[in-house]
Amino acid sequence: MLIYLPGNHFNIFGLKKKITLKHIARELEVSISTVSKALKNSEEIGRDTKEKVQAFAKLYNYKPNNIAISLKNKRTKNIGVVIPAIVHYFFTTVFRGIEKYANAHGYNVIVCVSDESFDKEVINMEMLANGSIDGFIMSLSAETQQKGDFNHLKEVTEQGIPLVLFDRVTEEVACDKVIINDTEIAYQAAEKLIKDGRKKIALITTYGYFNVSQKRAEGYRKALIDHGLDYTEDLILQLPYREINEESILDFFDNNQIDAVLCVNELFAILCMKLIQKRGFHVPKDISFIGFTDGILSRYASPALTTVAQHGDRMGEVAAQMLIERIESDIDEDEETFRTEIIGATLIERESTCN
Amino acid sequence: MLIYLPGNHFNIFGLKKKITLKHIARELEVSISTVSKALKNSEEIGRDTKEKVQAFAKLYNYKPNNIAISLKNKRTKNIGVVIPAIVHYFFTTVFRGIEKYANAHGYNVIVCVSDESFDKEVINMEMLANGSIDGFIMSLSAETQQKGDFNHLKEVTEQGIPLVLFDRVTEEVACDKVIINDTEIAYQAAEKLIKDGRKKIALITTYGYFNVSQKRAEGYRKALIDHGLDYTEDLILQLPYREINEESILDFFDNNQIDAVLCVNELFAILCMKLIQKRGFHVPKDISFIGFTDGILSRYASPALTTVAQHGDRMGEVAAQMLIERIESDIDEDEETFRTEIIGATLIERESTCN
DNA sequence: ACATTTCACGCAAACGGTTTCGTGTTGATA
DNA sequence: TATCAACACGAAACCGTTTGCGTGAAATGT
Repeated sequence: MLIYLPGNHFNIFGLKKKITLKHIARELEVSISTVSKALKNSEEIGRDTKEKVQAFAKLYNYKPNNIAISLKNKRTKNIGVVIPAIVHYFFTTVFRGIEKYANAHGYNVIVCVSDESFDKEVINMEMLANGSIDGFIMSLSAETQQKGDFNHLKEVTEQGIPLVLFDRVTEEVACDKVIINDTEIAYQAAEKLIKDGRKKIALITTYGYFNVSQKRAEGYRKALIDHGLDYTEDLILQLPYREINEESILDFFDNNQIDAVLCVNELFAILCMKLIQKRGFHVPKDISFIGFTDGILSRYASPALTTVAQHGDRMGEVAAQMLIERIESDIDEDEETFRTEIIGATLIERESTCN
Repeated sequence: MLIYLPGNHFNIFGLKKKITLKHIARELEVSISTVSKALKNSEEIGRDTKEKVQAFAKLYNYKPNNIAISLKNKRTKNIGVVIPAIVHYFFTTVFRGIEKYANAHGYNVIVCVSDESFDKEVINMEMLANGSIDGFIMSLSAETQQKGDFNHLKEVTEQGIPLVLFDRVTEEVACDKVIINDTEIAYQAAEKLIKDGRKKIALITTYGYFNVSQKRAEGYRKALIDHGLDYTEDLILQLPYREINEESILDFFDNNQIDAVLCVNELFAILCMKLIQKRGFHVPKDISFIGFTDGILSRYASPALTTVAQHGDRMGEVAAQMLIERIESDIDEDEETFRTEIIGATLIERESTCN
């Protein structure tokens, strides 16, 4: 039996265990509901009782149990974030944006990393969908995009759990989305290279069917064609995510007289730039580079990389805002009025292109 | 009234809402407890009933509600991670390790970013401590370290919530810890520079009282002294976290004939290396560099940076393992048998030092 | 002095599970 | 045929809160 005396609510283990309404009620010889109401300053409860209860609660640092409240309200105040990777500049900035907005609005964030795997994505979502979260923010794993299987997303939305997709999205799922204007910004980036007088502009992209890569490729293609340059598959190099064969890159550069490169991420750009420089070429004089993702690598590379800033922070904030609005809009499902928010990407010019 | 017919458990909103034990019980005209037991394959329940219940549950994709289970068992299967920053290579690798281990053991991870702020750290911990998580893994914010106020940590441990500190730890809190052998590895790094014949070895470190920086400085100092080199404050440059004044760095190099640099992080190293190279010096011929944190910058810099790998992944895994063991060891608090696990850091030699 | 408010509080259900214990029915046994 | 164990299931408590409603006592009105 615990005895609650001021300054002494250590139990036999020397622990100040969390106190519950029941404890307060027992100690003050009132009912649990009285305590609950007193703490909420209900008009139903008398002055004296309220003061007594509040003082006691304060003394013992009473804090309501989140889990119990979640069960009662069917609101966890948690949002689930499922992303393909965490050790990745773009995703961490998006996450930072999400966390910032969510926290400011009383929500916590549970992160699961799909590791680009379809199965992990499914498992993680199923775990979280059983009451742990009020909504999802996610970006599709590579495997999911390749597979084209979005049933796990559909199930979640059919259950009435709000979902916001960002960056790597799909049209097959009806939900809110946040993306950047990939095609346009890729067009602008390519156009900048063209205006700098470059004639053989390569595109270095990923393997597989990444939504964003495709859109960027489309912008690149359109820019070349619009400006009367030859668009040929020879100018496009696809690289795997891991275990990049440097030889193949050098071969690619050797076989085409490339004078500018647009890469769909910063890693490819930095890597190629380094190889090319070792080969004796000068950046940007001989070859200029533009990448995507204004990450830490872009800023500190030599030369600093001209790049497309995707504004991940902003993206995360917008995604969180859309999700939380959905969650809190009690008006039963604004039936099919899903929005797609477009974050304007911007080209940041640095040393890897001519001013 | 919902009617449960195969292939039709959509409600009036067109939503396949999650089904509960109560629904199954009502539909099958048995009690809730029977359903619960049947789904657990209890011996108490007859064959027919079990089959009937299980089939129904499968058909309607019944999954128990995590929140209800958490309330019952007083176990959330969530762990709280509080870190100073997320857009930061080292912390993301640690996080990856935590997430990997936790997920493999059925735990989810709630992340809160303290943003190097004491107040945010406190608020985040208080939010999570009210039942949302079973334990904490954290690394102290800069402000907390400066302030030296660890009451929020002590309160948590006094409540019986397990806590594991990593990297930025403090001796003032009794809990499990995971750190690297900072002093020794800094000693080894400095020693390597000395053995390469360097005479004027600088230390570039942070302002303020970072536990790890101090320990690294200590290793550096000891190496110099042990090898008969002059140890002088002139050789130490302290930089702020943000808004680094490049002039002051160049002044520092100009005023001392430095031929090697040990930096307490990779950013400082990359930055200084870049400045020095612009100044016309050759790395590593004129000046060699060693950094801490084997991040993406180190690998892709020119020249690639020799650096101390802190093995964040491993650190995260170990921290998660220690925490989960604590959580699941029902044996009431192995009173004061806290461990401090040391992850062996390793020096990775690359191009910024002579082979 | 009696009827009616008002006040201050407690009861109990609910959220969605788990689990202990009790009980009616059945079949076997003496 | 009376006894009893085995079987199959239900009732209820519990985790910690919230909240609608009921109720005894005091305060008010007539």
